[in-house]
Amino acid sequence: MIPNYTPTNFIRNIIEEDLKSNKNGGRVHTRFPPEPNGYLHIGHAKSICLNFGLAAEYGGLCNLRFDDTNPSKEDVEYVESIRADVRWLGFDWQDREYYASDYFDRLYEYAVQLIKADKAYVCDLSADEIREYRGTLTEPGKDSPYRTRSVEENLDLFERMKAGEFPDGARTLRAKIDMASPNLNMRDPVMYRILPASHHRTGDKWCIYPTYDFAHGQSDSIEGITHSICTLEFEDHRPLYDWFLDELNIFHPQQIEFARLNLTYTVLSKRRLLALVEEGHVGGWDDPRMPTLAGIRRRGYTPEAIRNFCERIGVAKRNSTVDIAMLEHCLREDLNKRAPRFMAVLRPLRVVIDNYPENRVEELEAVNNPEDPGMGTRKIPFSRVLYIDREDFREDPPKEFFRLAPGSEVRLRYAYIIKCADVVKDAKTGEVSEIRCTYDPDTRSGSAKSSRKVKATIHWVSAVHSIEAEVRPYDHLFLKPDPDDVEEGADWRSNLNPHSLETLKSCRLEPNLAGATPGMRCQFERLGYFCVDPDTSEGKLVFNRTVTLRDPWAKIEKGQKKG
RNA sequence: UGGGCGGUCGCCAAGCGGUAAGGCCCCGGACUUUGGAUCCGGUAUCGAAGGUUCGAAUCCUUCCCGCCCAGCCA
Repeated sequence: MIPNYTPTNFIRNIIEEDLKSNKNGGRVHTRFPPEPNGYLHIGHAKSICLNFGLAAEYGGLCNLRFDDTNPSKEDVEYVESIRADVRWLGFDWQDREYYASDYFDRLYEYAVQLIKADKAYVCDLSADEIREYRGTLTEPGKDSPYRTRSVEENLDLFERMKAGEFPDGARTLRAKIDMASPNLNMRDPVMYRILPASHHRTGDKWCIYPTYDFAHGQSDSIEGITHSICTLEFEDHRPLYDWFLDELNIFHPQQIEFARLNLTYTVLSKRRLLALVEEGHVGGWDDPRMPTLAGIRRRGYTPEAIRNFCERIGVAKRNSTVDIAMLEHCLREDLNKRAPRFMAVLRPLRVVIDNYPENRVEELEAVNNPEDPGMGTRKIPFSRVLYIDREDFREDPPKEFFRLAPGSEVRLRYAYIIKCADVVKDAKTGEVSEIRCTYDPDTRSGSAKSSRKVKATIHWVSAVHSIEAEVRPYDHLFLKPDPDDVEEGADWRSNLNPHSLETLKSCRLEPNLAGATPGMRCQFERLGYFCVDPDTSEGKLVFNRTVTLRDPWAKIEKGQKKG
């Protein structure tokens, strides 16, 4: 159940009006059109949810179409990851998996059609010359000297471009529109370029490839897309797409632009994500710190949380940056209801209960998920020697610190109330190495006399029964909400968080976690949500921290430190 | 200085002439064997200035600010 947080958005309004006026015979057909030149990220998820979501909502269809018009940058590795990611998010394009390259023959025919109508011409200008002739934002461009070639000559040259008679970049096919247009996209844009590259689908069949601008609108048209939803930067291109569609006189989809997603504490551009991977700032596209769907998935995010997030952030035309806290909130909300709870100690501190019998072991009952009684209970062993988290003990407790400190009492979750009697320190380092406590036998959880209250409850694990694990408590990839907020001369890389990856090797988990397999998600009580990483192997458990729990104490302490 | 698009609470975002939804964050408080969860309560006059109107965030005018466009990338 996804609550309807945003009752509407401007795209839904448009579609509803179109439906009312029976614009496309009541049909709603969208598409998600990625270029297979990188991994999908959370920003793409917004587009995927929008396109597939709208189609589902209005009883329509959504295609998956790869915009593969530039073989020099594309690769099958990417098409496979994209397929997997869309599927993982929970969407199904059935048999409608298309490729712009499926339409290369048709696009070629369209180009010939425009040449015949004297609306396109073969231009011999070099890339540099084209730029010079284009003019500037404030000055009109100049006509190419090749603009007036005859239809016959254009037909012949275009044919020969296709036949591979000319070297890379020697000529282009251009639309004959208006070199003085205030919209630079209308200044005789390139439709075809010579690119002697082997294509991941069409192999060496072609040595000329259509530009995105010449392929996209027509691809939508061919597929009968009614609502062609894209991001803001293509607004200026719409007049061009309209021009092609009108000159070709083919089905005219309606393009609607929305603002792409930006998130605090991360970067979301393909260029930068590629740089993070290639420069080794992260372990790969699926590094759990990456905002890629592959990374987020490995981190432990659920598709439900992401879909819900995409619904809540809404869709509009205003450039905006969503607080990552919103994403984290959606995740916690989902996991709170579903994740089984366990106890885990990340930074172990030995605790000995002096008045607890040496060899005694009790099996204590614990609730698997207080939000869902149906998830049942489990047994946890309790004994004389335990581990608690170092965070939960302070020799010199600050104000408001309710946990363990010399002379103070806390409840051990599902067990007894204990009192700290003594602190043992390492002779050399002076570091606290062990805590000696006493327990109150009358306070066992669930027992009749257990109603005594203490300020805090902490988690623990029985030393001899616990199992070891490695835990990676990830933090944001960047130090600042806006990675571009840098000193003069520095770039976004200078804001990378050096502590985004931490590895804790000697964590202790309750024994019920033995045998956990990669992908398993759970909550470590009081700490956060975690999931088993694929790095896990026989005898070596590895957990990723997906997100922490909300932590008021951390805020209080931070406030105290500031003064 | 050309063209396109935007500017409603700290962050997202509804609203389309009838007197500012919701979510996140934040701050109180209740409850609590997770300082979790849950539950209550609190926080904007709509970029600015004029104008039209009984009435404007919504219409008009002018101005200010931000983003995008000069790839044979998408």
